[in-house]
Amino acid sequence: MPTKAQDFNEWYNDVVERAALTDKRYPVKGMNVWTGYGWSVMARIDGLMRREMARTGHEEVNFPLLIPETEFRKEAEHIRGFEEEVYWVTRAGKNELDIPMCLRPTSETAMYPIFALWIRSHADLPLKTFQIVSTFRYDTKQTRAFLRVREIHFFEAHTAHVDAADAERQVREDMEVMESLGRELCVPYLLNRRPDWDKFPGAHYSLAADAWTPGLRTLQVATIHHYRDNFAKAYNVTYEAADGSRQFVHQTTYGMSERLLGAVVAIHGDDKGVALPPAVAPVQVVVVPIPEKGRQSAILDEARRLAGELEAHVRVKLDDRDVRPGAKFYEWEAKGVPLRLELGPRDLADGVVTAARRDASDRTTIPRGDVVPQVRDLLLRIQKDMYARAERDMRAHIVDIATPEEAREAINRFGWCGDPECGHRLEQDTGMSILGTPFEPERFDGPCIVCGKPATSAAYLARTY
RNA sequence: GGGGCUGUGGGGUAGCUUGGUCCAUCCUAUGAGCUUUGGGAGCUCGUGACGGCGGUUCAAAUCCGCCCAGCCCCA
Repeated sequence: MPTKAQDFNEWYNDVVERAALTDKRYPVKGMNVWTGYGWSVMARIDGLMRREMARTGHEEVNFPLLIPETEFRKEAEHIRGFEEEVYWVTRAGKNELDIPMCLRPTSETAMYPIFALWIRSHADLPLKTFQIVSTFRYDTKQTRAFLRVREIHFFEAHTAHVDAADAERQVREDMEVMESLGRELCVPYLLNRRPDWDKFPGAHYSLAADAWTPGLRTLQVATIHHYRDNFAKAYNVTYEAADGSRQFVHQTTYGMSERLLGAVVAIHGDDKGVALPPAVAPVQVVVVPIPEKGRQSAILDEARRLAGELEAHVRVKLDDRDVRPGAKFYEWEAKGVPLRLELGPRDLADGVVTAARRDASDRTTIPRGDVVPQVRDLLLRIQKDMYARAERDMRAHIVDIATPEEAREAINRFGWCGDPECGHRLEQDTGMSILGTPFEPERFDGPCIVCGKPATSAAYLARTY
């Protein structure tokens, strides 16, 4: 089996399979089976999103999968952006459909005609909704579990506001939510404003969270779009203002997917397998008894007590299978369980348990009577340390470049005059993509890397997934 | 859209060129039992595959055709 350093791509495929996060044998390209374990991790991630949406006053909704072609075609730019990758349903039974329907590649065109009915006055605003559903995109590139799929497990928040400024406030709120999710998933990222040629089809502007992966590419893990009234005009989403006038709403969306899980795997996995942050690990602590001839039941009983004590505080699992301890160690490491507690004759004699962190290689002992608080503390530390290490790694891969020739497999920071011509030229010459300009403005003293005129901003360039 | 390649137990593979020595090799997985347990134990007995359909032939995993599925390259 290839190591992460030797061949990241092979390693990634192998590791998601060994951890049993997915079953790739489903015979349709880009559509894999969620296994019980993989789904339980994803469900935890979804759970974090639901918690954040509740906190910020969003309502969960669920719109139909099929969108009539007539609705889909109303926003011209949007169509152009997705035309090449939508699936069409054109027949039902033996009959051709009068109006073909597409499988949603995203749900703007399904939702907004209904938003037009829901929203009548300024009192109905802001409207803040989200849904977590499958979306479909006929991606033509090489597919890859969680990172590039054709059936996407998609979180999409859709909001409507009285004006651009209120929509802008929503964007800020989404950024806060993203910050909190990034911490819990231990996925640091750069927040970039995409160049105009790369914004979401139909958007006024697009922000993206770009994470750094050991595949030496960045991975877009979330997008936040400000639509202004572009879609409102196409779908006639209006409200009656306080002064009696009729106004178009301003809208935003916020999208994320199982790519977040892919990012966790890519960033934190190692040659032993995946490593899950405590916040999303279905099993946070696994208790492995180490039996001894003649004392099997005494040791197992004590392990049971230990797991029982922890149950009220953390997600704990007692592994009492009749398998040798070493085999269990390997298995739970592959699955990414953050903390392992071993309980054997030696521990019993010393009144301790042995703790092994997934994200480190050393073992420590914990006094038996102090287990609950120390385990909780350890999980918190693992959470923090995993984030910190990932962030250090990302920062270490940000490099300033002064000429296109210097661009390498990293996050290249450069000066840009902002002219699309220069941008396209740079992408062409390097074969990389411009991620855009940092949302929090970063000064860059120096000339544009292409034309030599004064740079108006720092920008980022990298290979992307 | 054009071109190329691949398909063998749950996973990974040998065999295919030159048909027979293959009721198909090895690793892994998996069931039962004994035994063992502080880093993937061992032993015994089991389980499990030639993508599908048709053709050539005395004989097909192997050759041919079509279909299905997957991969790669080009536009």
